[in-house]
Order: sequence, then structure tokens, then C-alpha cells
Amino acid sequence: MASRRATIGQVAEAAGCSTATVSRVINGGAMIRPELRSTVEETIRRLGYRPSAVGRSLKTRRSRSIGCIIPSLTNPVFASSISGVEMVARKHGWTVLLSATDYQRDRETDAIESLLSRDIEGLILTVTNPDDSPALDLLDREKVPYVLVYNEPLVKPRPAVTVDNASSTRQLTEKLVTLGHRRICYVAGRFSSSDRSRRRYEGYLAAMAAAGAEAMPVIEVDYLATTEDHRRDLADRLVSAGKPTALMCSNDLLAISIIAALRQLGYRVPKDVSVTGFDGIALGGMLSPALTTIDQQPTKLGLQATQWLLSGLEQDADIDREIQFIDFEFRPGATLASAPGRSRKVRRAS
Amino acid sequence: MASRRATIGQVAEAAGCSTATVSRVINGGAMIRPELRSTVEETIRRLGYRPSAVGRSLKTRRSRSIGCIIPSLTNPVFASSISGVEMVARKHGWTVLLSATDYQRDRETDAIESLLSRDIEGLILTVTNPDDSPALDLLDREKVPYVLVYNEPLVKPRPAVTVDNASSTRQLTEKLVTLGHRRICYVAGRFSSSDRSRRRYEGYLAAMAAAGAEAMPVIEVDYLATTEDHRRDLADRLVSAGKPTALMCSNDLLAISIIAALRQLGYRVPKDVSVTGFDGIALGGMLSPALTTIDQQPTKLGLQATQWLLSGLEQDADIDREIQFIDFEFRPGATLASAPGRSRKVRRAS
DNA sequence: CTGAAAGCGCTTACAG
DNA sequence: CTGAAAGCGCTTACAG
Repeated sequence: MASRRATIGQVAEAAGCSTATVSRVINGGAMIRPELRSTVEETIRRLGYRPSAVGRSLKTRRSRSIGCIIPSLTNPVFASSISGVEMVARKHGWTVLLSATDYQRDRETDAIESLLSRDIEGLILTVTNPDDSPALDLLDREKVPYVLVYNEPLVKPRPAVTVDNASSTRQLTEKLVTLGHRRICYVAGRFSSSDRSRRRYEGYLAAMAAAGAEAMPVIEVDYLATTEDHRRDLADRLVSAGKPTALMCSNDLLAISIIAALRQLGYRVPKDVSVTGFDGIALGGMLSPALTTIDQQPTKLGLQATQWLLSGLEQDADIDREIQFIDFEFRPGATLASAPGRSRKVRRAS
Repeated sequence: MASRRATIGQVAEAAGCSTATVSRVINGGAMIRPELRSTVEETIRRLGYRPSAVGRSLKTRRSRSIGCIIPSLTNPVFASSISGVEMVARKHGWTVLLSATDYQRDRETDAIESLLSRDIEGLILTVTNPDDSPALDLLDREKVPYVLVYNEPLVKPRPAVTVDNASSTRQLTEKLVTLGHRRICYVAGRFSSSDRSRRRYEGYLAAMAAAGAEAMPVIEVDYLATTEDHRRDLADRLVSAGKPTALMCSNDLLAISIIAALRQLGYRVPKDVSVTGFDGIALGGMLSPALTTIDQQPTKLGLQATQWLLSGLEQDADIDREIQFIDFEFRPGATLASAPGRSRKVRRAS
């Protein structure tokens, strides 16, 4: 077990002053006689005194800590956003308490309850559905400041940092259309646990409609395609969906697994089938061929959300219930090519 | 700002009893008159009372929180281990405070100081060098319990959960040798910030020696090969290293980036050059060809380390200063093939 | 079975 | 410029 740490009282005694003085030395600001200050500082060093955040928090009613709740740590898109959160928090002297929900909505409320009991002052989080969320309702009720990341609330105004999922996916879809694709299929991780995925799907629909192309049935999967069973399932779905020439996946990780599965099924990517992702995880750019995707700068999203949250917290100001849209960028990659059998010249759908 | 939470005093007053009784209801164990208990429970519910961990910690001198320090969140191998840490912590009612060091040794001590001031009871961490670590020395001096993950301390005995880096890499190297490779090059992320990488290199050396093959100069890189400059550098190194037929990378992420770079340089993997990784990140299995690697089960490492730490913490027992070696598994993948130009029959180096 | 009281480690008006 | 004292939200011997 840990040895008992020195307390402010012990420092005061050893330095021959009051705890108030030690406290003032630690926290700066107050006027202290220079000699006394040195004595105290020396004593602090000698005893290896480290102020206890618990004692301080109880008195100040501030913990300088925030919670961070994400669906999963094993999807790099979330790990990257946390990386941004951690960087900003550290820089400002705040601590991050981490919790993962494994995409289960019930766990969101549990995680919040648990973090609130730890006296966090605010939260950065990604939830299942920001427009129907008991977890966020709880935060609103208790007036706990938070900023959403990735989520894009449509109905209830809530603070969020995200890309415009629909319009970015729409633009991506338009690229495919320009390359002659008409049989484009949207491949989704479970819609029910991702508002992002649903928004992106809407962008796909809009682009298809605008191009006069018929939307194909969504291929909704609840797996990353890594097993033989998954591959068989995927093969069946492709056929029954009507042999798409392009698959737009709702996120990068899914896209990467789909590409591997397709290859094993004998499809060439992108010659036979084009595949696109969404997120911009760093690994996508390290693949060969590099993944074609929309880069929403995951780390930056985390950075920006945390800056926003902390500036509110540090100024004791409310956080505007608005969406900060971050720029996205089309990353060409090489998993996207012209539709098979298509002539050089662009055929415009009438 | 957050609305002021109900306190135990308010609950006591509303329920018409003492705070001691409320405390007993919350914490269970004590005998309470059934009607009183119900009244208190009802009041707690009505006021939405949530005990403050700060108040409790100050009194009990236990925070039920642990710190987790890792080099980086954007390498999935660490994100996965944290995932394991978080799962176990949550299951046991503990909270995880997270900090990243960006592979900078100085930041390790900073992170520890910061977390200790937050009154964590123990730590899970991966450091630069467990055999020469001011950070770990600090923990030892203050008798703060911790368990290392991935690190493999050789000199000073310290609690760690890891694979046997040398012998696993040795076995991996033997596979390459069996496939006829002799010009095998070890590609390392910066040695100075990874004891794992150095240990793995030793395994490579041992296997090469045992096979009577000459070890080639290490290709030490301080980048993930993602830019044109990196590729040029890599190309030069390959030539000056003596055109290896196989590259053994110190970790999966590096291997993945090297594979992409090789492809862009015109090498076919594995036909011209075989490449192997180390770690077993999930993404490696989703690539095509799948990455050949040693799977050290990153999530399980985190799980096991945390179980170990928490069992020590909960029983107030010291943690043995020993290494728990976890099983590793060779994952065949498809980035490894016979050495180019090699006949079916195995030529044994004399 | 229950409560009054002390005290965990701090900070901060208040007084001097 | 400095200190005595109160109090933040809890838990826990102690007494009854």
C-alpha cells in the first residue's frame, strides 16, 4: 500500500507557519514575505508534499476533471478523439476520467452517473442518439456542461462538434456518380447505435436522387467482416442487393474489413468494386491501396470540443447549444475507381 | 454551470434522521429499522441524491480510482490495452484517469505527479524503459502500487504483464528462416523509447545466430512511413542494408505503414519482400493480405494487469514484483512468403 | 438500531 | 503580510 502522504498541516508545522500560509504559497497570488515563502517552498520540497486534489475539491467545489464517454476504444476514430481530449485537458491542468459504453445506450446513463459521483465538472461524449437520449436529458436536468463529439443533434439543440455528415457524404456520393457509378450501395454498421451513420445515409440518398440514380437497399451489418460466416453473408447481400459497383461504408473501420472480405471473395478493389469509408483514421492512409474516405479529423474534433468545454468551465459560462461544424476533406485514396465497363466519357444519367 | 447537488445533510434533514443513518443506508451492512431505511431510500430517490466521491474519499482515504499512462492513444495496441483496463475497472466500480506521454520519458513523471495529486490508488502504465525509469522509481519510493503493461523489466524486478518479447520474436524469426529467408532485416521504431523493441531485436539476433545467418543492420526509423520523404529514405536504407528479402517490424502499426510504402516503391509484398509485425492489433487481421504477426492479445494484457492491480488494492496487499508472461500466438497472415528465387527444397545455411 | 461529534485535507473570508 | 477558525461532504468509532 501507498505510504501516507505529507499533508498541508505537516508542512505548516515543519515550516513554522499556518496552513493558510502554506496554502497561499502553493496557490500563488497572495503576498507572502519572501523569506517565509522560501522556507515554505523548501519545506514542501523536503517533505515531497503534493497537495491533495480531494481536499482541495471539497473546499473549492471544483475538481478540475472532466469525463469522457465513448462507444469503444478499439475503433481508432474514438481513440483519436480521446487523444485530442487528453492533450487539451493536460495542457490546461485538467484530468480526464474515461468510460466506454460498448455502443450500449443503457450504459451511457450508468457511465454518467458514475462520473458525476466522481465530481467531474463537465463531459465530452459520443452517444448513440443525441435526439433521444436519457443520458443527455439527465445532464441537461442537472445542468452539467458537456460537448458532444461526432454526434449531430437535429431535434433538440445541443452543443456538438462534428462534420456535416449528410453533406459530406453527399459530396462523396457525387464523386462516385461522376465516376460512372449508379449501383451504389450504402453499407451501415447498425443504424440504431449511430446517428452519424443515419445522417450519412441521408446524404447518400440525396445525392442519388439528385443524380437520378436509384438508391439501393442498405446493407446493414452488425459485424466487422472478419470471419468466413461474415464473408458468406456479405456475398449473399451483394447479390440480393443487385451487384453494386460501389460500396459506401458508414465508417473507415467497417470499410477496411469489407475490403479484406471482398478480396477474399475474389473481388478486386477497386477494379470490380469501389469501396469508400468515412472518418479519416490515420491507418486508412497507410493501407495499399489507400482508403478513399471523408476525413473528419478525429483528433481535431476532440481538441476543439475540449477547448470549448474547458473555456466554458473556466469562465463559468454556459455552453451555447449549437453545433460547431468542422471542415471535412475528401481523401482520394485508391479504393475508388471508375465503374466497371464504363467508357472514358462520362455518361450523364438523364 | 452545474446546479448544486443534494448533500447527505439535505437528505438527512428531509428524511428526519442523521447523516450517519443516511450514510449507513447508502453503504449497506449496518442494521437499520426497515421503515427508516425505506424513508431514507425514498428521500434519496426524490432528491436525486448522489453521494460525492470527494467527500467520501477524504474521509475513507480511498478514491477507488486508478491512473493509466500510455505512450499514445493513436496506436491501437495501446488503445486496446486501455480498453481492457477500462472494462475491468468499471466492473469493479473503479474509475480510470487517463494520461498520454507521447513517448516522452519526461512526461511520465509529470503524468504520475499529476495523477497522484488526484489521489489515485494505483497505476497501470507502459513506460519508455522499465529498467531506468525515474517515474517508476518515484512510484516505488512512495509505495504506490502499479502494474506495467507491455514493458518487460530485466534488471529491477517490477510487476509487469507482457509476452516474452525475445522468445516470441525468436520464434517468428525462425519461421522466416524456415521459409528460406537469410537476408532478414529488423525495422525498429526508435529503440530509445521502447524496451519492447529492443527485446524483440534480441530475439531476432538469437534466431539469426542459431540459424547461422548473418544479422543485418537494423533499419531504425523515427516515423511511420507515410510521406514521399519517408519512402525515399526507406528505399535508400533497404539498398544500403543489403536488399533484405524480409523485414521484421517492431510493431504492427509500423509494419502496416512499411507495407504501404514498399508497395508504392514498386515492391510486391510478400512476393518480393516479406513483412511481419508484432502486437496483434485487430486491424492487422482485416488487411489484405492479412498481416503476419505475433499476437500478444493487447486487450487481454490490459484486463489481466488491471485484475492484478485491483486485487492487490482491494485486499490491501502488496503486488509481487514479478512478470506475468502471457501466451502469445503466431498469426500466419499473408505478408510472409518463401524467400524470392528459392526452390521448394529448403536450403540449410551451413 | 440511531445520533452527536470528530475529522479527513484543504481554502478563504475575517480579523488583526 | 499572517493566522485562527469555519466548513466543504462524507464516514465511523463511541455512546446510548
